[in-house]
Amino acid sequence: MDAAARVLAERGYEGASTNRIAQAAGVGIGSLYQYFPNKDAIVVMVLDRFADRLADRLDAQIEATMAEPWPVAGRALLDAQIRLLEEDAGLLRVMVEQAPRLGPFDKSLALQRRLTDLVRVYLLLNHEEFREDLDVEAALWILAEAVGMLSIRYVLDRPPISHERMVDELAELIIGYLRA
Amino acid sequence: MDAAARVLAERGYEGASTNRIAQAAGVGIGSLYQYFPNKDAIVVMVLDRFADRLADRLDAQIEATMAEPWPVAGRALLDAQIRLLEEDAGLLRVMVEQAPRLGPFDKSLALQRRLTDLVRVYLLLNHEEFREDLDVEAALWILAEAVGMLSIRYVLDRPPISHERMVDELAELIIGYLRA
Amino acid sequence: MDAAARVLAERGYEGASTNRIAQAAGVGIGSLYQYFPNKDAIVVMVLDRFADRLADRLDAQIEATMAEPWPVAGRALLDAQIRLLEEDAGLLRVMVEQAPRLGPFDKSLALQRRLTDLVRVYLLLNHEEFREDLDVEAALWILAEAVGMLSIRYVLDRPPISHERMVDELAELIIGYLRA
Amino acid sequence: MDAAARVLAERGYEGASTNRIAQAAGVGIGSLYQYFPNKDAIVVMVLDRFADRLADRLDAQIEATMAEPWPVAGRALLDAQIRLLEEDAGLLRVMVEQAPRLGPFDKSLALQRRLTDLVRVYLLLNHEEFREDLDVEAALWILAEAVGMLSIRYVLDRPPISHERMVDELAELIIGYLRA
DNA sequence: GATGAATGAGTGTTCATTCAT
DNA sequence: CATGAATGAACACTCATTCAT
Repeated sequence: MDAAARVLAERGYEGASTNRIAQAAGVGIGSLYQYFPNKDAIVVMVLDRFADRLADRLDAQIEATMAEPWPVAGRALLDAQIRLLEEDAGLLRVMVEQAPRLGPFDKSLALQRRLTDLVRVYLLLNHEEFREDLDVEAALWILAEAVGMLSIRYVLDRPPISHERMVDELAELIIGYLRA
Repeated sequence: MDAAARVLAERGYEGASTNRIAQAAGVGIGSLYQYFPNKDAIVVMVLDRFADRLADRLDAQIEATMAEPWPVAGRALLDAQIRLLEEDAGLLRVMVEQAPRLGPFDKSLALQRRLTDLVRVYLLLNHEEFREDLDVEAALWILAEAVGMLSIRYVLDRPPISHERMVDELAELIIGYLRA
Repeated sequence: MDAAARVLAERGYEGASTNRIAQAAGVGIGSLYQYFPNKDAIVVMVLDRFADRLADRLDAQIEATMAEPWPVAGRALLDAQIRLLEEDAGLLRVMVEQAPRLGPFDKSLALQRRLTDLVRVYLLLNHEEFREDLDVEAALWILAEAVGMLSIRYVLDRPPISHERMVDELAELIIGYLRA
Repeated sequence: MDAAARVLAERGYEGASTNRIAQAAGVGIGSLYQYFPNKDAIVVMVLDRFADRLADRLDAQIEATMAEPWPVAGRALLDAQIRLLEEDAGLLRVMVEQAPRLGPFDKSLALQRRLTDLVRVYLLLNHEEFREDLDVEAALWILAEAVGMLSIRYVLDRPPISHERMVDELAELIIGYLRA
């Protein structure tokens, strides 16, 4: 699995031939097929594991900051999210760019859904602070996509923006969008 | 080129074999290689042309609405952008999901740069309306990415949000983000 | 062996992978190779055992009918032969259609030889009833092959001929061929 | 095609790998797939061609001997059939032993059907010469299988019987079976 | 003696690319 | 300039066989 993740991160879906993965893992090609029915199953499992790890660590972050006031907690979460994504940009790229062919990822969706639910609760609890005409579902979709994609593009494209600034801007984007 | 665009839109990068493109174009496979050094060059050119067409038509829209006050012009541009993307979702998907392997797209960047420049001018001309601490370059990157990716995801993923509402939300996102 | 016979009868030579046979037998694949040098040895042994069982049961039939007059005994033997073949058409098919690659079968030949000898004795004892010019060895080969192949094809191809009729026709074929 | 026939005759279905066929043909493996969709298509076409050639030449023989009286014509046909089979025993073996996996052969059936029809006509025209109780369809199946399989086994197994004797015995078998 | 994870040569097949015509 | 037959490296995958435990 580690070898597969490594090859996948370095060479992308197409470049990651089963033989190359086996070689990187230091095992025979046949051994791969003792544990996975086919190549896609390997890729899916690698990406699932990647998504799981992200989710687990983000969960930890959420729990650790739940007690804090919303602005602090939110900022901490954004900070953690970007930091986590930065840890394995190679896999992130594969996930974002070649995952579509493997069908939508339950795991990655689960992560997004968890965060979305969190924000939904926040919106409902504090609705007096926000625009009255807010279409909650639409706003949630917009925010999830915007924050998710921006974090990812930030990590993959490395624009000349510092990490702290990026967190601030994302926070600004969210708050500016929601408030009246 | 038209044939290549058609095949690419319908079958994606992998499904678009050079033979299939040649057949769709009604020419011999050999002729393809008289004009393109390899398959990727074909794909790049198709996507470049696609980006150019988008840019041209958005340019027209810009010129047509330059006279209008900013809020109206901006909304019209967002509306036009989404509408244009919707016209060829197939190519758009190829561009977004499989193009990255082909290196960053000069042309698609050019489009983004044009819009970015436009907004930069707007920001400088009206800086008194916005946050004082605004880091213009960071803000432009954020906005370009956010608006671009959101428009694209909206077209490709078809979330349950009406076209008009989407335009409104994007406008809200931009304005909320920029204003003090 | 039973497991191998079962798998072989159900899935043919190619479908009977060594792992499948081991699994059907409820033993490890390694154990197979403690007792057989390779896959073909397993197949040969299964088919040998199959041929042996056929021979044994046909022997019993021979003994049981030796006392009867020739026409009755012969017909009983033909009847028994077809009935025995019908009992395991799966293995029979493997034997006839994929065995040849495994070299001629000593065992299956032994069966044929036993029957041939029986008929040879019959011919010698009753030579006055038959064609004078009969080349005994040629006739025996012809009869053994014809009766054997016809019985097998009858079982495997199921032509629209009743069992009793089939026995009658075979008897007719033999008698018509031998008599003056 | 010739190369494929050669390899097939020499090494059987499994031994005839596509690469081996391509090499024997002196062409790249890719070229094979310009003309055949897959391996089985190659094998089927080789065997079809083989069956066609047999049929054509047997047809010629039929026409050439139609004028002769039945006994002479029949004997000539048997002689021709064995002689033709002898010309390519390798392919014949493949056809007989591995054809089943490729589905029944239309072509080989067509040949058998043609001969069967011929004999059916003969039986109807001369029914007074034969057993009264003859079940024509059963008899035809028996004769077709017996004569076909015996000819094939004769060619493949080379029993110690001369060619002329074999023809005589087959004729005897047929006549003895049919006559009253 | 039993095990089954490990093996890798081999399979059928694809497709971007070339080059003689 | 157009052609398309020819190419072969590369791919995903299988399975009979081995051998350390």
